[in-house]
Amino acid sequence: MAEPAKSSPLSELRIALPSLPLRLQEVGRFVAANDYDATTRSMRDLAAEAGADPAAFTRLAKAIGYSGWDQLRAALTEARRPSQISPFSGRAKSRRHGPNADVALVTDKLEAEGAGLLRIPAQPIADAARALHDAKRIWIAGYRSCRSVAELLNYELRLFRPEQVQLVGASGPDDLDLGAFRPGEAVIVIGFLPYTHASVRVAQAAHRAGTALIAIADSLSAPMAEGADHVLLFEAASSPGFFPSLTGAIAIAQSLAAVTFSLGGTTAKKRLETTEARLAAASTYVPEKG
Amino acid sequence: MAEPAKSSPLSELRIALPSLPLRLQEVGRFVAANDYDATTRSMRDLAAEAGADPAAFTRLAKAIGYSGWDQLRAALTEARRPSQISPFSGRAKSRRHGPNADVALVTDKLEAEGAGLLRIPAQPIADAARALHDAKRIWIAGYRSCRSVAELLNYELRLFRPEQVQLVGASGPDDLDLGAFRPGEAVIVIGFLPYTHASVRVAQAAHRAGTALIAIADSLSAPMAEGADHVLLFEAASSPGFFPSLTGAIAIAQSLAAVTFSLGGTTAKKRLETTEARLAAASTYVPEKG
DNA sequence: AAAAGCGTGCAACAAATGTTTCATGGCCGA
DNA sequence: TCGGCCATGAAACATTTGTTGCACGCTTTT
Repeated sequence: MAEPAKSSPLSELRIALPSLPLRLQEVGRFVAANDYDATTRSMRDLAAEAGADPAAFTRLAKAIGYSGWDQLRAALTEARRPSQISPFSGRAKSRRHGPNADVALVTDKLEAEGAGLLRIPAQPIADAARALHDAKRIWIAGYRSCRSVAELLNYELRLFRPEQVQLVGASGPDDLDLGAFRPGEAVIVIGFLPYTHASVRVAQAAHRAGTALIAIADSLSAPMAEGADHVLLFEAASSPGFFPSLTGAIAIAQSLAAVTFSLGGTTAKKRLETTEARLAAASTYVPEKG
Repeated sequence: MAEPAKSSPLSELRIALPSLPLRLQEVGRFVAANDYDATTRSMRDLAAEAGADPAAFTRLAKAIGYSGWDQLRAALTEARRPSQISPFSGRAKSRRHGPNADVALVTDKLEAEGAGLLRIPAQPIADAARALHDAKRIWIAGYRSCRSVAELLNYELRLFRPEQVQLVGASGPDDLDLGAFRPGEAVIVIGFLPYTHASVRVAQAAHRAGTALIAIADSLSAPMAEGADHVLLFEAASSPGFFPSLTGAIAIAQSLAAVTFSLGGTTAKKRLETTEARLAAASTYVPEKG
């Protein structure tokens, strides 16, 4: 007898299936087809939906080598558990050596980050942009490596809403700004693991002040996401390498700015044109060659 | 306050969290961080692992508007259920107008940028990283929206080469730094159309001083790419929207830092560990929950 | 200082869970 | 046809589940 692929409880089930009594086959097929429900709902519930006897589930479990349904379900649950590091299995890629190791690292990284961008939920960004659009004033906070994201967002938003956008801590200690938060304003906090105290303090102050709080973070359970009206998720750890990835955060920030601008309509457009004209007049830019 | 995203039970939880009693906050955080276990394991089990009273879970559920833990868990379970339709087909680019126009804009943008990343040539990045590795000192320059890229690069490189990396213009007028360029050093300039005078001046000064010049730009014919030893190209205009995209530049910057770090070997690793230890000692970060 | 309110842990409760036992009915070999 | 075997459903079982009432301790209020 060939050794069966014992990796997943589901394959054990599938392999043992044909040699089982008729009724147990039915139940087994049902479990295989509805394994999510199998892990979350009760035996009796499943029995009712499958049109079978509850006892059949216990018997099925024992028939394929488990001590009972509880144990089978536990195995299914573990098999289904979302991996904590990377959602996709491609990470197992063996470390390449040789002269091209560096190039391989780069391509892997870029590939992973490109894929990570596609997994960013879009709806929350659109919602958050509307909140920004409605805000009388916008504060932006980000520390350490997230500072770059904060500054980019600050820069782009100020292009068309110059008087209403401000970086937290730009003109003095953070605390001065924290006390200035008011209802009707919006506060954007950017951060990922490990979270800085400063960013959490900003989020808490924003929440207390009754502002619309937007968190750009790597996890729903990030401390600065607590109490946030909008949480925009990206994958900081999605790519190989040693530093958390900011590509997703930047992409979110730029999308946010783009949609907010779009919501601003002709007013925003006019402001942007004014700003650009001023920059050009100051000859900030190198003139394009005709 | 803006419309809270009430879609998922997790967001409801997050929003209500700050206004909850201390103990319930603990439990709520635990649930948010372990939502998979919350759907699969029993209340008492979770309580034991969270070090809390089982009753707290029931109370948490009631506090955020559910009739009991059972109902909250059911909601979490449904929210987690793998969607019957394919996960990414929702990313259809059909609607260009109407209520979903904003969402469409975001998805299009993310898609385009994700694709843009894959088109970034990897070899020049690896080469540039080697130049950085050999440099006695590294200068980084970026203006306007590129400032964020420059600062990120500065931040990450300083994590493992603190004394040798410096942002141009960080400690006074740019010109002081321009005069300090020396052979054997490396200068990174980031910029895209329209190009700022400042960045071009940095590039020229670097070239004159005989440093290794690395340009991160959107075109081979960018003025700061003239005379550059390494040109790292990305697509600034690849995505819809009104602002040039910085996602590619960020990805390049991070890859550059990663490879440079990798070239640094154990020395770089030790430095990074030292830096991280210092940051942790200064309690910059919020401690991870056990 | 006393009282009122609230948050919290403990313990008892009823309901629901997984399991086992038992009786039934069909199947095959003698 | 009979007798043993096994699959199957129903009911009874001990456990475990989610829930609730109660008492203790803390803070705030009068």
